[in-house]
This record gives sequence, structure tokens and C-alpha cells, in this order.
Amino acid sequence: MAYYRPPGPPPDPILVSQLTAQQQELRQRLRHEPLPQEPRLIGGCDSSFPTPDTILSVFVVLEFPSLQLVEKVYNYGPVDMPYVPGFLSFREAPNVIHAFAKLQHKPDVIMVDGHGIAHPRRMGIAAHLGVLLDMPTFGVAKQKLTGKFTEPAPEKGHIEPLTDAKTGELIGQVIRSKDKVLPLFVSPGHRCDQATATRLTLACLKGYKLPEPTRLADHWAEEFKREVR
DNA sequence: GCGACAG
DNA sequence: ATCTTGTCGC
Repeated sequence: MAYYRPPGPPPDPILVSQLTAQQQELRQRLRHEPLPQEPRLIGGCDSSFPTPDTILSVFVVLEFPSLQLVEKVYNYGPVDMPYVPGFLSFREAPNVIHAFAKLQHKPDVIMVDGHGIAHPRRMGIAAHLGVLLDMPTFGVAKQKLTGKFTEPAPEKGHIEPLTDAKTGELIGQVIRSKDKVLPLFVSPGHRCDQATATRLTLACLKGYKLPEPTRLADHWAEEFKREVR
């Protein structure tokens, strides 16, 4: 089980095996189900790196379905873990959780910037955060990590399944969120199902490629970054 | 054996 | 993710 390694220090195989074991434990607590009720508040989170060893995570909360911003917070701290494909959550989740703790208004569901179960071991950062926060979550990623799919039609609204190339299992949906722009990869995280993840993603589109929770989290991550520099 | 690889 | 100018298409 070897992973691609971007430029930088080589990942310690022992560390990788320990992280894999941790993902397995968290995976046992994963649950996929529809939301108990229609959300009143939806959260969005994203992280940026002001410097190579510091991380700034943002959490925004929007009213649903009006999509009006009701709160935005961030947490800034050091980062120890390097980025290793498949283990992104161990690098970003700790700081994202600290940001979540600062929220005055807790959301009913969280849209995470990254994959849910559309992951080699079905434990993308959205699933990982969902279990640790014990909150409904789903992921919206801009790039594929694993799985196969056929290109959705170029018009907004077209959807294609993202499946495990080996088992054929449905692990997400590829959605064209805007005419002629690269599609989004949506998958459930924890306490959420595919239909809900896709429905909420579509309901949060406002003419841009990215749905509002992620788009605003992205925006404020950039804004707060200048603030800490 | 050769690709592919979230943020 | 981050570093960066000009450029293509609607």
C-alpha cells in the first residue's frame, strides 16, 4: 500500500500504518442516513497556510435556505503533519475543530472542503470531521482522489456517479455546478447520505462554481490570512 | 510494470 | 495548499 509522495521529506511507513489504523477505528463509527430534519443552519470550512508550518482554518455558518452569512470564525496555529494523499485530515482536522469550537451558532450540517467517503478507505476529511465532531457532514471536492466516472454533460445540473473502480460501489457523485466549468465531487461524510449531500450542494449554488458555504469559507480564509501576516 | 494521488 | 502574468472564451 504505497502512496504518491509530493516533493519533500519521505513519509515514514510506520507513521502511515498507524494513521491507517486510526482511520479504521474512526470508520467503524461512520453512519450514513438522511438528516433528521431540514437544516436551518449550514456550515462551511476551509484551511489555508499563511506559512509552510502554520495553518489557518475558517468556519462559516449560513442560514438555510436563504444562504445569508450569520457567523464566521477562524483559528490559527502550527502544523506538524506533512501533506500525504489519503491522510489530509490528520494535517487539517485538529485546527478545523478548534475553529468549530469558537462558533456561537452551531450548524445542523457541515459542508467540508474535501472528500467524504470518496476516499481509498472511505475516510476523507469530511467523514473524519463528522465522526470527531459527531455532526452531520458531507464533502465537496474540486479534484478527484479515487474512483472512476464519466464526464457529466457541460450544462449546469448534470450528474454522473463516482464509483470504486474495483468494486463498482457508489462512493460519490460528480456534479456540474456551472456551465462549462470543471465538475465538483460530492460524497457523504457522517450522519448524512448521498441524496442529502447532493441536494444540499445544489441548493447552495448561487451562480458560481462553488456552493456558498465553501465559497465563503474560501473567501474568508484568504481575508483572515492577510490579517495574521 | 506503469499510472494516480483531496488540500 | 502555495508560488505567479498573461491570456483564452463567453
